[in-house]
Amino acid sequence: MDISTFLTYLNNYIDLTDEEEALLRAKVVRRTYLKNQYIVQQGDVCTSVNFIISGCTKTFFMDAEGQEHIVMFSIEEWWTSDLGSFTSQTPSDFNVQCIENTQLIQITYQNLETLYRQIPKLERFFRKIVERAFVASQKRIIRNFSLDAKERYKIFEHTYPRINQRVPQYMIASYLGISKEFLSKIKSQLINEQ
Amino acid sequence: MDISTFLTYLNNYIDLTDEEEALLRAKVVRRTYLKNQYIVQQGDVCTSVNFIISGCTKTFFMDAEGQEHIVMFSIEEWWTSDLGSFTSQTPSDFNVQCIENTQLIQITYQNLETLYRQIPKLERFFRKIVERAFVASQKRIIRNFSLDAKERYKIFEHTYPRINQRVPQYMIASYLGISKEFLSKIKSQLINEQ
DNA sequence: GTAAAATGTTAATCTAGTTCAACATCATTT
DNA sequence: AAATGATGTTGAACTAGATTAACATTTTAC
Repeated sequence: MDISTFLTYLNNYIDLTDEEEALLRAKVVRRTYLKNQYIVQQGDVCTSVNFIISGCTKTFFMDAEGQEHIVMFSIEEWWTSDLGSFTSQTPSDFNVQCIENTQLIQITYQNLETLYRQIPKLERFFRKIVERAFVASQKRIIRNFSLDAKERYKIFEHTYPRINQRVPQYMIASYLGISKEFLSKIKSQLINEQ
Repeated sequence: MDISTFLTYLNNYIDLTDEEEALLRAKVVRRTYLKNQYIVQQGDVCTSVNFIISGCTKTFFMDAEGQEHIVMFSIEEWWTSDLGSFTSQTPSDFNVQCIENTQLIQITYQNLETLYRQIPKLERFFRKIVERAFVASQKRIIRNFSLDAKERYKIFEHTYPRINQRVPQYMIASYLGISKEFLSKIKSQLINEQ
């Protein structure tokens, strides 16, 4: 449950020499947040990218009417951040809040820039990670336009069973872009259908 | 109107030596597509990333009912591709079709992999390009959830005036996720409001 | 310059999903 | 074990936007 977990994960994607591992160890920190704590708050500059060792977070946006809109959930072995805020070091549009006690590996903006210079293959690594995230985001847009709420829920349930089990239903409704009452109705329909 | 346009654009982001420019020239090709031609077809593997020198494309998905859903428009100085298909060299989910006669710079998968090795700072360049695209995609998800169709149209009009002028209204409706009839109604409301 | 095709408009009817309100269940704290 | 807060359910009334269909306008091709 320490930085080794993170290095093991990284070594699945890029081969790190011992020196490179040492450089990384020097520039990343492990941090624990409690349930409900914020990693990033809307309006603040997002200072780090965060790799989740254990726990679960939600990334959401609070609209003008005070309504919460969940953009993504993140669990073990995934990255979370407000990337727009982080990359341009400007105030963030999103909040990232822990839904469970959460252990992270954090890399600050300055440290990541240094690491990119010291270990250029990290550029390649993050290029691939962001490509994957972008592709998932595009597919989500399409699903939101071409499928009704029940289909979207069925896909969510099937694609992210681990999230579906851990996260309260009203948050899943927000992620799907529907009201909690309507998700409740969908779930009871799905039960009656079988 | 040739590869120089592309190299000038690239030099805004990363400094290329003469040798690097020569490597690039050797691995990219310029190609012209006519209006209505497809650069990528749903089901085919997307073989290249495409930088638009002139023209306009739409990226869309054809659903089970034969309905077209536009994910993005691309114009001069932007990239277009089915990134999911390209990066994993698997069949694409999307079509990319020219809305106007379009001149592109194309880089094939193999050539881009070679170029990444020859010019590692290209990794950095594409990391940044994809980061930007991902951030825009996330913001779009939020807008689709938190704003009604009229607000979304107003933002579109304001953010992409050059696209709004060039592209038929029924395609903009598809991009916004609404019917063409409803967009027509929205536009007449906006005219009456002033 | 005319026909055909593509694009845009208007209005009536319909529906997926919202909102509100009241209640039910579950979890946590004392 | 009672009380409080968080989560989930149900139903009635409502609305943003879809669908259909008929017509209007603009563009393209011959």
